[in-house]
Amino acid sequence: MNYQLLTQCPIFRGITEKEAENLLNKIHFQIKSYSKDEVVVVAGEPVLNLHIIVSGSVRGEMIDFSGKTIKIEDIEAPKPLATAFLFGQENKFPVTVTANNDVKILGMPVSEFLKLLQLNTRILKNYLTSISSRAQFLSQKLHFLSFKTIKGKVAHFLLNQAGDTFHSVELKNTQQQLADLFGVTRPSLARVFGEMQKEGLIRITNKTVTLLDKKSLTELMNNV
Amino acid sequence: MNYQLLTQCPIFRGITEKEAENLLNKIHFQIKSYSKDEVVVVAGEPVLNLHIIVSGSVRGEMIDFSGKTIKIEDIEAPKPLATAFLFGQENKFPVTVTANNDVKILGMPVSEFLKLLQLNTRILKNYLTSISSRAQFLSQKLHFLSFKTIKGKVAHFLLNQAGDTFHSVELKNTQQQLADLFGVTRPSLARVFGEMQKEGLIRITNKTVTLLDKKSLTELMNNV
DNA sequence: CGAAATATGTATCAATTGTTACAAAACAGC
DNA sequence: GCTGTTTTGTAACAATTGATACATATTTCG
Repeated sequence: MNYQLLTQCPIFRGITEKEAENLLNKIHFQIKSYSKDEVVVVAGEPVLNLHIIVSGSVRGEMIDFSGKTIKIEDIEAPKPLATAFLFGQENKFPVTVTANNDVKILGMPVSEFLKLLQLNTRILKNYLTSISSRAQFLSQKLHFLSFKTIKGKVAHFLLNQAGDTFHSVELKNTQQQLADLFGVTRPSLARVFGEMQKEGLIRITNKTVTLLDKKSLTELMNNV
Repeated sequence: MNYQLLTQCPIFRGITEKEAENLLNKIHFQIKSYSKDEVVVVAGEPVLNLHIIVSGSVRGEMIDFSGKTIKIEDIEAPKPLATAFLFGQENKFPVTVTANNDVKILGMPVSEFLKLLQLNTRILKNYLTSISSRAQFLSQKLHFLSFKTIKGKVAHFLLNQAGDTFHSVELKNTQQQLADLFGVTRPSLARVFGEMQKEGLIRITNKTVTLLDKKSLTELMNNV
């Protein structure tokens, strides 16, 4: 068992290797191996164990009604799986998880994990921080989606990136990536960039966006 | 101190009055009183305490750039406040909280609350369930918003309400309320209802919606 | 440097939704 | 049952965005 890697897992952050070893000696768990493309869990299955990927990587996929699989995200070692679904009213896996390559996964029953949380304050704090951050992330994403127009989204994005002090933003993504982030098509985003430039709100030179009129930009955001 | 009321708080669910009293004797906390329209916390303030409303009710409000306040939600006794922001990377209040009437609020430092979580498995479970459920709620809401067209949203909503077994849904909200839920205007929703009826997907009689073609409805959902 | 690949700007047209307005229907209270 | 209020159905038009296509920049890499 590689305790060194485990301490890099968000849940064990700040725990020394020795501590981790001591703690895990008091707790029941098992390590399972999966080979490439083997299914780890099926969507809808109840979440009875905390899963932590010890080595390799997996992908989460949803299967829609027509049978098409849609990749949701990749998760790599040493990250935990579906931490937000260990507890809660509907503790079923939201996605089907499949091994990307040869994978080792630590499985720990919920009851054992609860013991662990009560044994060690640091781990408790880590876990609480982890699911709270997730809730905050989702909340922010929801807020972001509440902007109806593309201009509103762009304004919000740019103002967020720039913060209070700066007046220009260095884009680190292509327009296509931004468009995906905003949930719009690439030409639509380009059009909006063009319009905002014509209106004197921003100036785009290569990958740098200069915010010329922060006031008007904030007003754009409020037009829900 | 009314321990009976406290046991009705989600965090203390399943705890007897005596247990609650015993536990709280080991923990530091204070009860503060606020009068009507008094500000309890200001948005942006760090969340250092767990707040539980012991009596009365409060409202959460956001202040937008133009200075307008927008009511987000009402919270009544004996519910906790901003549980998802006690931990996490950005533990600041997302909203300004104001008393709706005379209010008593229990405040418990995070460090004391952590102790409480480690003292009692039931409370730990309750709290984990609470924030996990919130994350799940947000996740579902996000999924709901991912349907681009109004038809998709309506199809999802109706199929969800009906479940696997039923073929008709009793609407308990007005079109206006549904439209707000979907984030669209009322006439647009009415138009979509009309179109779906013309297409033979549903039949609307008063407040009852009969699903005539579940298959086509599920297909509508997949047109993201 | 030069060619191929990738990214961006732009145009046209279709589809969807919002806006506004008004009539018909359903409902509530007397 | 009648009247005023709320809810629902519908229409015409505007605004926004998506789809598609193609030209032009820009980057990458040999």
